[in-house]
Amino acid sequence: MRDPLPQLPGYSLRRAAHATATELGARLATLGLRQVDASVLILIAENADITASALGRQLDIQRANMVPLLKKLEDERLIERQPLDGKSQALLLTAAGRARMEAALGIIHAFEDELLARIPARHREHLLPALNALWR
Amino acid sequence: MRDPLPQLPGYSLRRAAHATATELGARLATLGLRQVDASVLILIAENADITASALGRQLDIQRANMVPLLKKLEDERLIERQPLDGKSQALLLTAAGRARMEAALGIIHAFEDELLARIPARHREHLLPALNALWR
DNA sequence: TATTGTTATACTCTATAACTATA
DNA sequence: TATAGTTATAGAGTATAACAATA
Repeated sequence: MRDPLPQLPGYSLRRAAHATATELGARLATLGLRQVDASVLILIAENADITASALGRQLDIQRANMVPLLKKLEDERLIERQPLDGKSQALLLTAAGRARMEAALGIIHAFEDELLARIPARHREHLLPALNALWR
Repeated sequence: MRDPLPQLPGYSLRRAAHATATELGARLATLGLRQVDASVLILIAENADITASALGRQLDIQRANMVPLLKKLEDERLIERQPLDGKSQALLLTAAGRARMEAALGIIHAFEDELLARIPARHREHLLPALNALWR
């Protein structure tokens, strides 16, 4: 079949992101986490007392959609909330949350290594800076 | 804020794909098309008499989800179907479909050029081969 | 037996608007 | 006046199962 689409960076970006997300998602599911859950746990670990709104801004997730996301993590006792003032609340990891986050990081780093290994050596180091130029 | 996520190729891939898809989607919407619609029109143009099933396999879209997609394009008189045998049907572009496809290609190529222009020159040519190594 | 086209459906993710309370 | 957290809801996209008809 003639298929010019893989010659288009935008299309290849779409397909590569979908394929890798499916793969990583399956591995993180063994921890009961989605990619976005792992991202949240990682950011809270690095930024103690961050608020839900600030987290949403950093991850490009709307406030309204943070609610069920954080509720799930709280229900599983992975995060806790503490009032900062009358309207804001600080997020922090529980011990279980930290353990889960570290397990997720292990899966993620192993996966990243595998991804990079698939790329021919001469292209490998260019992927991350090229990607980051597209959205940061 | 400390944010280690952009150092992860898998995460950057996700964010870059989302950002670029949003942007291209807005431009294609001026033609009444989504990215997937444009992909379908392009593939039919390059492969006359392709079937819906073959199209779905190439694009990684399930047969069941091709039904409403093709129905929309047929309702807009962009594609036509002709029976190949008792159970398969050939897809082909109408004149309007070809014109719409060419307009979409114009938008897409202009967008790809812009994307590549955002990438520092020394990384630019490596993006496509690196991406394709991740899913093809 | 495998494949094509189809229907119906469920689930996830995301977007939008609106509301209350507080800074 | 802007921001935080929340509720409710709608839409898009995708996944799954099942079916009839044909190769």
